Amino acid sequence: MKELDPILHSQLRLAVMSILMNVEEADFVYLKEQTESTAGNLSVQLDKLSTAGYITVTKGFVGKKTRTTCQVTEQGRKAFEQYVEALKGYLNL
Amino acid sequence: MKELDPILHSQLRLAVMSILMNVEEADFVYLKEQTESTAGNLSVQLDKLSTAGYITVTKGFVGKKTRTTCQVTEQGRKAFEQYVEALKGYLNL
DNA sequence: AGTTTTAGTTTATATTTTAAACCGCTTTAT
DNA sequence: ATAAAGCGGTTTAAAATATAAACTAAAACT
Repeated sequence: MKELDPILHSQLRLAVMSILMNVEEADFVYLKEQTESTAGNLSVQLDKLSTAGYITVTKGFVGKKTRTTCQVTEQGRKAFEQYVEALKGYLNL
Repeated sequence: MKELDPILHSQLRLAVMSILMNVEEADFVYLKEQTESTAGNLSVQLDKLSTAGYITVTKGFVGKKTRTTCQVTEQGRKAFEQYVEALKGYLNL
């Protein structure tokens, strides 16, 4: 049994990665809505994904409002795919 | 995005359930070997699965030695299957 | 008899998760 | 112009989890 990447084995971080895998970028507000998470929790988990090098977080502006957008990195994409493979060993798929 | 059953969303507990889904029963020592976990961690996690009603834990003897065997319950089987379905939504399978 | 091993449990510590409080800025209402 | 309310987050602190270390009790070996 392969070990499951602990950075990805978290409901919220996995949900974020799952979304980012299918879209070229997504902002904080969108991720918050889609994942139905609190802002605090999301903020912390984005940090972890970012620190792990799985996503990049960019802060910009739209008019006067701040906008935080996230993208999955190549490393993150790879890690996600490996996680899925590892998980299959547990789910009997 | 469905929520992932927190009792199952734990590497060790998921590994245990995964094994028990494919076998009618397994003992403590076997689970420990297969999952490569420490006895302490396994003991705690079996307790949680048992408290959740996902497995039954039976203490018996083989000759003079104690033997702790585990079986998945119908409830556990169901929960596992639902967990797998929920997870598919995250993995894009 | 004494030591080691086996089969676990309990307790303590480290890590993670989560929510609550907070901060800076903008918009709206007074 | 000033106060109050909202938006987009971050920081903090509390609760839950995971893990390892220490311990217990019985069996097996020397």
